[in-house]
Amino acid sequence: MRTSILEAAWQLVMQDGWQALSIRKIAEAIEYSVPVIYDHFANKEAILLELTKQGFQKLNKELVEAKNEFAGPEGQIEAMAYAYWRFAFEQTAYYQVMYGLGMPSCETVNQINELSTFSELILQPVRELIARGNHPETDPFLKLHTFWSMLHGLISINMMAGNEKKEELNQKVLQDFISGFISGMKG
Amino acid sequence: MRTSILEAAWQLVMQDGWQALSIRKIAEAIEYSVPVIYDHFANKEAILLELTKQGFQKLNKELVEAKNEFAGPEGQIEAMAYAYWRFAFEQTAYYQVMYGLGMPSCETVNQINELSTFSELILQPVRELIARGNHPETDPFLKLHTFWSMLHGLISINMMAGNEKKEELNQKVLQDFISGFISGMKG
DNA sequence: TTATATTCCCTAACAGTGTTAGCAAAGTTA
DNA sequence: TAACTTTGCTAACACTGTTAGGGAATATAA
Repeated sequence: MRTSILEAAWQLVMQDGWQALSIRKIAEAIEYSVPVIYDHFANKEAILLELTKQGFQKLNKELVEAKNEFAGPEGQIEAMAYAYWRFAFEQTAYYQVMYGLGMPSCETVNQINELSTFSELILQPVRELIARGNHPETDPFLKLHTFWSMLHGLISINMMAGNEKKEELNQKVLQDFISGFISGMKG
Repeated sequence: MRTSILEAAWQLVMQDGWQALSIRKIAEAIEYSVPVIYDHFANKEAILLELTKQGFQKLNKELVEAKNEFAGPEGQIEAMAYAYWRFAFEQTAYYQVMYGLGMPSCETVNQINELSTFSELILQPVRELIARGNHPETDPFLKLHTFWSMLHGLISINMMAGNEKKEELNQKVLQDFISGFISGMKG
């Protein structure tokens, strides 16, 4: 039941976007009455929270796979950046709910993203790169945060309405940033 | 009338956030009935659009002032970055509606932000810096976009729920990024 | 001055939202 | 058979954005 609610919700989101998602539509889709939904989820936000968790799991999977394709820190960082970018645009709905874009924000939802999976995965190659470079005193958290912010900013701006045509530019910006980021840590 | 509607709307937003803004509350605040609002604005989005425009005007003013305090491109870029950052956190409500954070997104609203004022202001010092540096073939649009994305990403992430304590870190990241950005263009 | 417009503003409703109280039927246990 | 638990429903509450239609006051025209 829980899963069929989540599946119905997800299908509705894929069809018409987050704005169109409502408890009544979910109820109709699973062919139950509205209060049944509330037997399995405290409220609408709890449903979004669950989908958000799914999103983070999927993103994490993509990042791990991308990382595992390379042995060295440069390759790993680059691959993860592209994987992150790809996830945002291939799984836009997930990215939106994960980062509160394009829908009423859910405070509890946003509390998850605490760097969470992302930081663990990327911190290690960043550390390695810094250690090998000419400025080993560099703060890896600082660099990690820069990396994540840049990625998220680029994606957010690219996702905004009216920016569809700039994807080309943004891809170049991404390339430029990644190479600059990596060479910047080497010193 | 138009202005008093906007003022009432703004006051409501400042009090209880974007989520709490409703046509009925605006009507109550200006002591008129609901349809009067629709004599002056096509719909709720039109009101948000107007407030968004106000936000961009204010931001632009801040950026111009910051820029005018310095003569050289380094100082100008740095000052504008800090002004942008300050605006986002001192005028959070404006920043949120301007960039569709923390509220139902309004597609028409987001179409404004096309870099708009920002690009004009920052492109010139970026060009100057590149021309003076060791890589004059560098694309200034690329750098401008990197700059803006980074700023926006940092701000977005900092604004997310649960990240209040990381402001310190993010300030450091901002400093680190600005200096890296400027020295990166010099070559 | 009277008749016609125009302007201004309201009540009431429509269609939708999240959420919940309370009830009825069905199944389970004693 | 009687009591209890589970399951699901109808109907409502309190909101949301939006609009149709009317009533009263004012301004214009005859």
